[in-house]
Amino acid sequence: MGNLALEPLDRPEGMTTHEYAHRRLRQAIMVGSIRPGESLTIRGIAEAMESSPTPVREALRRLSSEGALRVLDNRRIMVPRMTADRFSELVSLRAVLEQHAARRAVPHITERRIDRLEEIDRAQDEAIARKDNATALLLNQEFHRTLYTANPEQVIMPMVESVWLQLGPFLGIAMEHVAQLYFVDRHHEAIAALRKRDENAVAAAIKADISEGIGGFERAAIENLLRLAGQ
Amino acid sequence: MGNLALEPLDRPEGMTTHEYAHRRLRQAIMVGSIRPGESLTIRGIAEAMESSPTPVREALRRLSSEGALRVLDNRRIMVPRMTADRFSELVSLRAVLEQHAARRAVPHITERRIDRLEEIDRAQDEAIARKDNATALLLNQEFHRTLYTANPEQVIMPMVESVWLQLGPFLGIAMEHVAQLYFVDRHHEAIAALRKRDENAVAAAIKADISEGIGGFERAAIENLLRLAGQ
DNA sequence: ATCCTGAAAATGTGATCACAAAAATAATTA
DNA sequence: TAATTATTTTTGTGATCACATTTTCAGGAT
Repeated sequence: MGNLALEPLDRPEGMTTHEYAHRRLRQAIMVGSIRPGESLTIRGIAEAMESSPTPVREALRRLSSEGALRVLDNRRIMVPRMTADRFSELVSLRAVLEQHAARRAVPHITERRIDRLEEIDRAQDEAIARKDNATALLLNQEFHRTLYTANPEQVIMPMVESVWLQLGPFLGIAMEHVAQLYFVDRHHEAIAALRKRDENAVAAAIKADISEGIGGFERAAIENLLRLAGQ
Repeated sequence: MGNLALEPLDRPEGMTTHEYAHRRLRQAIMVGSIRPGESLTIRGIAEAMESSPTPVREALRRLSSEGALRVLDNRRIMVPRMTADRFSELVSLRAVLEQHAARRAVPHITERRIDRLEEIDRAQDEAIARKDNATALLLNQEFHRTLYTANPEQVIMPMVESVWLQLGPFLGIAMEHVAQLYFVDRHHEAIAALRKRDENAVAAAIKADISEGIGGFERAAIENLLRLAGQ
């Protein structure tokens, strides 16, 4: 198991070991630094982060419940392989889920939060300008998360994150084989709609952002990319 | 922790202990036989099913990732309390999610599977007729699951099940305080639409089934029910 | 060379133990 | 009697160990 993939992370005081392991693995998967098909061993991870099998196993179980990992019949654990079909399924689900999340957020949004969204968007534009894909990706996620969590009753966010998590490994592949991820940015449109509290317009902007962004990959391009990556 | 709530379950050969614990707890929560707010202890559960803390902890972690359980700051684990707001959020999410799942299933549906759906629906009608709420509930879930899993690429089903799981405890309360759960049955309508491969009609039937079924509870009724149950 | 076979190493699983934190109970004080 | 403190019990957590299964690999047979 590549130790490079598992970069150490800040560990706030009081955080349990299994929680730390979960966050670290999650992050690695989310940004696509673990190869799909690569199988993870409990002991390997435990050693890599200087702990023991017990908490690592708990972290892996959680991640498999979140769809980030798959448990094989051999009981071996791996990052699921991406297919064109699965990709299409994930993207369409993402669109539906996030449109809904956006709609339900609108009644709770404050001007204060919209300002914060603008700020995040500016930072993302800067990251894109200096071709810092990883940061741009993270800021894009933060934009969406900041919007949806305006709704205080959170049942959707974990599912949205689950979809992101499942899409992560593909992004890793894409970043490797495509020189520059091109970001579509319908965020300005979303912000304008938010200022007017126009649910339909917000939902439309989010839908466009997704379907022209990650959803913009043509099926043929996906298959090509996956073939190149040896999936 | 009430041992009554944890009825023994079939344990197929080769099933691991943590998997068995997960299924058993999941089932108990799904049908609402564990009180919201009731806190679960690892050792208590381990003793109740004659195993040890390790696998039980793994099961609990999975269930908390599935939204079925909540981990408090004390690290105590409990079934989350229901509120009117959360309920509304869950029901609207359920409608969106399942409409989408139904749409994506239509292209893959076979006559054979539609026959099976009819059969399940008949069985459910019988269960309703003899006022067997628990069985009717389970058969209703099986109807929906059988429809959605026509799509071979399954990324939505775990999320649908997560919503069911989160609604489960409320159903337990409802069954206790309402003499008879009244089931709305738009299944015939869905089946007819499926025969015609009419995606929009299928989605409409599912939406109606949900919003007139569990979604039919008025907000005032919910609040009343929750107050009665001491939530 | 290719396929089989058996030994060795690696791996997942679950029980047990020690430790620290939290909760419950008993004892003490105002 | 009520509030506070001290003690005991309960509980979550994580490391370690033993066992069974799987994987890996070396050596031999066809």
